[in-house]
Amino acid sequence: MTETLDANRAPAPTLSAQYQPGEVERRRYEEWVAAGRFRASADSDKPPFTIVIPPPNVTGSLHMGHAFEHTLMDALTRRRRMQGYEALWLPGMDHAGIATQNLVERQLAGEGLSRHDLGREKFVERVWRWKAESGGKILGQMRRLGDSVDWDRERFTMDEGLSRAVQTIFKKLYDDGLIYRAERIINWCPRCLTALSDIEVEHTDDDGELVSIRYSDEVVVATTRAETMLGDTAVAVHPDDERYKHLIGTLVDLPLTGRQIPIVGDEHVDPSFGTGMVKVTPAHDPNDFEIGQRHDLPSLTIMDERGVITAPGPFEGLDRFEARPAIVAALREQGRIVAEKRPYVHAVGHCSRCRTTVEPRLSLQWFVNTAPLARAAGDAVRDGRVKIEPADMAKRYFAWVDNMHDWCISRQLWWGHRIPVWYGPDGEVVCVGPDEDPPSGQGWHQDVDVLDTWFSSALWPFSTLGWPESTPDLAKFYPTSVLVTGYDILFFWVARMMMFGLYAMDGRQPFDVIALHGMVRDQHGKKMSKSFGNVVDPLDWIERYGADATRFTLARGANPGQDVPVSDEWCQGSRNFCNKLWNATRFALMNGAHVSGDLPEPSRLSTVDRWILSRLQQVTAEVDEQFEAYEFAKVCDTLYHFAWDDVCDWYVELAKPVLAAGGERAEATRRVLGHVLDHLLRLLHPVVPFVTDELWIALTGTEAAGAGSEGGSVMTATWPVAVPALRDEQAEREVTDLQRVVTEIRRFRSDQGLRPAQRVAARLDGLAEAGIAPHESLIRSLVRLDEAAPDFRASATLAVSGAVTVALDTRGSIDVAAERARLEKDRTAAEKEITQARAKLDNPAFLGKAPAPVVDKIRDRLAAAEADLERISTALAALG
RNA sequence: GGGCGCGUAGCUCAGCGGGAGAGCACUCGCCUUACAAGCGAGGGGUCGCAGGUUCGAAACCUGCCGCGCCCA
Repeated sequence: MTETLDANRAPAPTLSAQYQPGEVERRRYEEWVAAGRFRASADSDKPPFTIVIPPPNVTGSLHMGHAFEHTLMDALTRRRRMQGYEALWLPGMDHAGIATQNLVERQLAGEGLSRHDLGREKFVERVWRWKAESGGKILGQMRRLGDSVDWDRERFTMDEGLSRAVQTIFKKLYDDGLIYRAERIINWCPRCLTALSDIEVEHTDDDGELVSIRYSDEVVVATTRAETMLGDTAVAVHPDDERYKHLIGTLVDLPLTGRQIPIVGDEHVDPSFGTGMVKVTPAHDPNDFEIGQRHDLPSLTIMDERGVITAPGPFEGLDRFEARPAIVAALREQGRIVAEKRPYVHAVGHCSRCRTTVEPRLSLQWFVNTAPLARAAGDAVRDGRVKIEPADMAKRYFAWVDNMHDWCISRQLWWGHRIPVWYGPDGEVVCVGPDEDPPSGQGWHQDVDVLDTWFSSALWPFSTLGWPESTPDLAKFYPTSVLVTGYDILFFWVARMMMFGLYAMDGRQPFDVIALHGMVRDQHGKKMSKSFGNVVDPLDWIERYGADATRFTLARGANPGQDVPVSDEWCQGSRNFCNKLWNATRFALMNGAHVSGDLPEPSRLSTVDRWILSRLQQVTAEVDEQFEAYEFAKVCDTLYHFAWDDVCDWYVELAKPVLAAGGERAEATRRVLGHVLDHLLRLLHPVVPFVTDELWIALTGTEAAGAGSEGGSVMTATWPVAVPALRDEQAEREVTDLQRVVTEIRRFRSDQGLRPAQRVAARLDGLAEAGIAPHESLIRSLVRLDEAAPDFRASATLAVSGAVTVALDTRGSIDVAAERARLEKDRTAAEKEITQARAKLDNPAFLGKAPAPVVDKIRDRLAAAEADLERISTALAALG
């Protein structure tokens, strides 16, 4: 039975029959943190590897998208750490200006207060208090997932250092003329009462109405926003439009207002849309604003910041959505409505924070002139300094940076970085840097607005490392190695980090690689949404199946740039895989597998041992390549099949008789099994860190070394490197042949309905010719075949492959019909193969133009199929 | 309207010029001393449609149909 263990090795711990992740995960994570295993040091001589976390929102909690993204980042970081890099994964959060302010304002509303009751200072204090008490829930949830982030370096965009970074770059941009203040049409949220940038507006196709209004006998305009006609200051037609050319320069009475407005000619007008005449409302539409600029038209604001009509008259005081039908009704009364289309589906912009329909609004705001910055951001990718993975996503990136509009950065909020600009009594404007004193005295005041949250997020890759100070961290860890984020964020955040990173860091890019992933979806590829009820909570999965199973499920779906569907069933499958690893290790420990000392010389190993070692090298090399290419799904697939098929289904099964027999061969196998599991657990650790650590420690017996020391965790084990010398094609061929024989016999047994436990006498012929004669006893033990006794009488003969045939004595209980069906199926397959191969080989064009190796392969295939057909026919004939 | 992407087994997806694959689901047989969260065997696809290029197309090109995303 069990061989004696080495005297200096601790007795193998016993593992339960099923893996229970909950307790293990909590314990391991605490140990990792206590041992400081996530810490990175700027003093290290090791090469740096850096990832900054895409900062989650301080108000947020962990959703499946985070879990997915974090799994990928953690896998990259853990692997590099094992490879000997000084690996830093830096955590933190952003202050989410609008979301956080909304949240605290809602709290206040519950107390019957508004932020104005408190005043700015008290309100901001209150937000900080909220953050201290209930902000950042996600940080605790990241621990459950196993994120190996350096907690000592946690950053927040409103921290003192990061705020200093914000002020520094604002001043620099201002002094370089890249920040300016101007009156423009911006996206305005009448509920949040702030400006929004283009990317904070989400367009949806909504049901609206298209109303055609007769301004005069000759002038009819169509609009989806009738209420804005109160602010019309012109009607525009295309200057080449023969129908209306003669009207250009004339005036028309604007209904309901008593005003007269001019008709102008503008290239922007599409003559084929509607009547080819458009109303022009410069203060309430971005296109109209531009027309207004070109024709020097006045801009008439007819709504306040809440969307209430301010134009004097009967509609004053009405909300914009009440004003619309009221104005249409009034026009109809005058017989001016000539056509109406309802519903009229058109794109409507909504505030990404509160869904309120945004109102284009003319207002004085701060902007970043993005043209020069965006050009540099595009060039960094164009000239290869920054690589986008997968590469074809670069198209989307260029489409964005090459057509970027100026960025509205001021927000009418209190929570955020206040714009460092002071206005003087005589119209002075002074931008104040971080170490400068703001101007004081009568009449001076600071701009009341704050900056867009993305403004500070754009500095994240270097502000978190200490910029603008020149810190050791910055020297060691910038540029960061890889940015992992969703393709949906390419425009939002990535392009902005590129612009600011290149600008602030003297042209040095914020990251070398941008690795883009897709969106997590439900099992039918649908977007997860609360209203749809298909949201899966990662914490629920962690609770039920474990963090490793959750991570494996997500990583296994991570094809570069593709969306990831997930479902409960797939997570169960991952849980099962973890349990499989658990039980394989359990088996190994129960049978004395160990990892001490060197592997025996290949000459002292069995073919099967050399085979699994050879496969291990191949898998190691593949996994390495796949990791380098951010092919997480392939990494998982490769390791899943190696672990389950090669190691568990074949190697362990083949090892059982060897271990049972004992002796030198058994000891070699225990050593090989230990080695293979050791390396398999290392390779899997980046994706499933908990179970691999638990098992690796049990397998290697290094727990005694204690937390905090070298070793003691697979986290600090070295990353396996493929050893070409251990590749063994001969062993791989032999085991493949052996597997084919075993599978063929199992197929026969299954088709014949033979019980697994039932032993059958058999004669195996041709093993020597196939070069697998030494494995006869292994084959017999796997498929329960006894030696042929003197009274052996073959009742069936299997043609396996090549020279190998198996004669079985099923004691006359052969199911002839089943056997004939099986053989006929094989015959059909062989015939099809022969037909296909002959068709090619009979084609002179194929022989003439196809490369020689391809032709040879087809010839071999034909020969093999013909031999198979021969034996199958013989067997069929023997059946009678 | 402009741009990008996707249609391969029941579901979700790999494969992207030389034998149609995986996971799950399904069928049959098994509590075989690591694991029933398991083991063994099996069924299942004119690779969206139509042309073209090629000795050879699921893959490359063109058109069409259907779906999705981004931008206007």
